[in-house]
This record gives sequence, C-alpha cells and structure tokens, in this order.
Amino acid sequence: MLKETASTQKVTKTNCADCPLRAIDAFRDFDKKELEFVRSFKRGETVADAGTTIISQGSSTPFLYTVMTGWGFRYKTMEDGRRQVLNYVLPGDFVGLQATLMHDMEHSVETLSTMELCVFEREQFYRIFEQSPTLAFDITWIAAREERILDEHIVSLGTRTALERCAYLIAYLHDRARQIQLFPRPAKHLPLTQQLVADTLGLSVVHTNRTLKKLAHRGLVRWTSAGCEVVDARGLEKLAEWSRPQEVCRPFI
Amino acid sequence: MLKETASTQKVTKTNCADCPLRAIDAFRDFDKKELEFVRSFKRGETVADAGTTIISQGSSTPFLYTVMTGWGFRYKTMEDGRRQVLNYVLPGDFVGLQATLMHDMEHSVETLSTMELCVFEREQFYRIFEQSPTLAFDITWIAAREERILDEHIVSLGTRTALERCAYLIAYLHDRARQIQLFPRPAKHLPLTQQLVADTLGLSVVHTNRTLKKLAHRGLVRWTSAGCEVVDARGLEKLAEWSRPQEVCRPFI
DNA sequence: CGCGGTGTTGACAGGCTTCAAGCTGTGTGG
DNA sequence: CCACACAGCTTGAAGCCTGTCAACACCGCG
Repeated sequence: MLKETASTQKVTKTNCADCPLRAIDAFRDFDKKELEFVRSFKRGETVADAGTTIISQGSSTPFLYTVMTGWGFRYKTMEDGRRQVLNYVLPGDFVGLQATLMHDMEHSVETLSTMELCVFEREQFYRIFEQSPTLAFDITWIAAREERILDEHIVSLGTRTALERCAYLIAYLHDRARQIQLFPRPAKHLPLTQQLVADTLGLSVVHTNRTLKKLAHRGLVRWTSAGCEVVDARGLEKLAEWSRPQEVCRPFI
Repeated sequence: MLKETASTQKVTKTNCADCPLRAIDAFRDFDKKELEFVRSFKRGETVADAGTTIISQGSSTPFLYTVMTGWGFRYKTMEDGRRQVLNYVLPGDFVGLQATLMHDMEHSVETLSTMELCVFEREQFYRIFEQSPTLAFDITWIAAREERILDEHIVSLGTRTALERCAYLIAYLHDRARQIQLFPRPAKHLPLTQQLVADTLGLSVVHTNRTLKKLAHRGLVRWTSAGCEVVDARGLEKLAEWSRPQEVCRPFI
C-alpha cells in the first residue's frame, strides 16, 4: 500500500510558499518564519490512487501526512468484517495525527479519489512544539475541530432518523467541500457510494438506498454514476435541522 | 449556574505540587518547571454540587476548568428538548477546552456528583504554547485522546445492538474510573441514571430499562438506587467485543 | 401529604434489517 | 466482438428490534 511513498518522497515538488491551498480564503496566512519552518519539516510528496489504503488500523508508519488534493475517509473495521466510517478527509486535513501523538493507529484511512499528500516525519513532530508556538497551537486547534465534527456525528447517530442522517451527511460534506472551494474545479459531486453512506450512518445498504431515493424524490439530491450531486443544500440542512458552522479562517500545516 | 466561582476562585486551596491527582500512577509526573508554570496559570478552585451546569451550550465564560474530583458529562440539547450525551468528564479532564481553542461553546457540561474544579483564565491559555512545549504537547495529546474515545462511541452507535451498547458504555466508564483509582474511595458504582444511559446510547428509556435488566439477569451489573454497580467487568467487555485501551501514563494540567 | 424524578411493565406500531433476486454499467480476456 | 465477472444500485417480502403510549410502583423531599 502506497508504494509511491518510497519513490516520490525524496523530491519536494511544490514549495510550501506556492502551496495551492494557500490561495484559498478559508485557510489562514502564514508568516515567513512559519513558512520556512513547514518547508524544513516537509519531507516530500506522494500520490495515491482512488481506493488506496494510506494508513491501516494496527500498523504504524514513520510518516505523517497532510492532504493537498482529493477525498478520503477514516474508518474502523470490526472482527466480523463490518466497518464504521468515522469521518472524511479533505484537503488541509492531517492523516495520521492521532497515531503521531499517541502510540499506534486505531483506524484506517482510505482514498476515495486520487489524492496528493505532503509527507512529514513523525520523529520530527515534536520540533513543532519546541520551535513554533503558533503552529503548535494550530495543531491543537485542528484536533479540537475534529472533536467538534465527531460530536455532531454522534448527535446524528444518536438522535436522527435515517432520512435526517442522510440529509445531514450530504449537507455536511457539501459544506466542507464548498468551504475549500472544491466545487468549481473537478466536479460538483461527492465521491460517495451508497455502501459508504450506509457504513457512515450505521444503516443497511438496502435502507440507505430507499432513503436516498426519498431525498431524490424531494428534489434535494441526485444520484449519478459518479456519486452524489447536491441539488438543494439549504433543503438538506433544513431537513436535518443542521446549521452549517460559521465561517472561520482555519489553519493548516 | 456555578455561583461559587466568584467567591472561591480567589483562594488557591491546593498547591499544584500537592494535587491529589499527582499521586495517581496513571498520571505522568511533572518537573519543577512545569509545576511552577501550572501553579502560575491556575486562578483558583471551585466546587459544584451534583446537577450543576458548569458550562452551557452557546454561552461563553472567561474560564477554563480541570476536574479534580467528581463525575460529569458533556451533552448537546436539540430544539425539541432531547439531548445527546457526548462523553463523560472525570478527574484529570478539561472542561471547556474546545471553547477555549475555538470561539464559543457548542455543548454543555453538567455534574453527576459534587465536583471540585481548578479554574484557569482562557486569556492566558496561549501562554502555555509560548512557554511550555511539553505542556502544549500534553494538551494536544489530551485532545487526541478525546478524539479516540469519540471514535469508539461512534462505532458503538453505528454498529452495536442495544445490549452491546449498554455493555460497552458501562465497561468503558468502569475502566476509566478504575484507571484513576476512583473505586476504593467514594463508592464502587457509576453515578448514572437510566435516562442518562438512554441519552448516551441513542435509545429510549423504556428499552434501556429492559436492556439493563437483561444485563442484570446475566449477572454482569446490578442496578441500585445510587446508580449502576459493575459485577463482571470482563463479561461486559466480552459482550461488547471491546478491549480496554492499553494502560498509558497520561498527562494532565 | 402530595409531588416530581426514577424505575418498571405491557401492548402495539413502525422503522430498519435481512434475505433474496435482478438490474445496470464497466472492465477484462478470449 | 462477445462472454463473463464484478461492483454498485434497485426492489420485494418477512420479521425483529426498538420506539411510543400508558399506567403504576417506589422514593426522597418540601
């Protein structure tokens, strides 16, 4: 898995100062010192095809990643083969932060599309805390943000009906993609399968299918061969009784 | 809510060096410098009765807390009045960390028993990152730990049956209490109500009641007027197919 | 004493799962 | 070019798990 790592990580293709993410409004600006630090911290880049397992449950790699482009998801697999999706991974997110902070990895991460990643060495991670208080704070901020998202997800699983859960999930992913301006460029759909939606929401595929059909009949989404197209984001939010989080300028490494 | 704050926070009763939590094996030792820093950061202490709302959703206080003694829980309330419990708060945990890092509070925290808290000022929070890389790292570690717990909780809600969920929740809380040596002293039971269990697991009270009864019939727990008494922790873990996390020396502030 | 919070139990309905089969589109190899 | 496999989507029918409604017992407390 991720054979490309070895071959590509020697070469730093993109200079951090020219990182495409830096142009996006949602991400905060770095000063020169921070930029220089991240550049020295970065080991290289790698590309993963759709369907690649970047990190798998139980294993450990010496690397920590950040996502430059592409979609992925975090999940756990049970002994009986079932899996539970925990959250989705988009540009600007860390991959492997939990494992870097603690001992080993307790979940897997898999790509949904081609994904470009920046590669860092875990060993050097602690340098951030020693040398850059602002970046150290950013990392804590990012962890707290993930915590909030998981809180919301728990509310979804605990209190919402199947229809509301589906609406929430799609609205949530749509909003995240919109925030980082993902839609103008590649395509305006979410790269999901119904099996994935089911594994995220704790539903069976059969019932997920019927539920998504209801959303489509109401004119809120359209299900295409490429995944899920959002037709009426506001309608989804209203159905799920969910209000999108307020816009904040967020950090990334 | 928490009227005591104003009156008690001037006086620092307990010196951080003599903090009772420091005697517990599960918590890591601080060096002199760290101790000194925490002492300078701490504003005072406060005590909250059982059933007190320490922080409530949407509001904002200038304070950040850590728990010295007692039980509490984090939850969100919906517009229709229902609530979803997100996690439980025990000695060594932060209260209000999310809100300190980000803008406002998106959940409430309420006590289940009398609780003693240490009080810190949010404004000074960033000083940790500037002055103590090790403590800054600890905070990030604590955030990552919370993330893991929430991951597990999502697995529970998404994949487990009512019986397994109940078993998991009780085993999880039992393990947390055991780790910090909470059982020898006050009482060997978890201060839960069935309504609370229901709100944690996304079940109705009625069904929670029947499910807990099954656990009792199997000789795994006993439900007393004071809450839930764990009879067979291993049995609960096995039923939930859950393995307690490996023991690690954890930080606290 | 009455009241509210908590636990308990029964009956019934319904949301969701499971099993099972068929459909579509895509890719692969003969 | 067709045959075939395969993955994802679709649909029907049967049944269980869980929610809802309703009533009652228990207990501590003002």
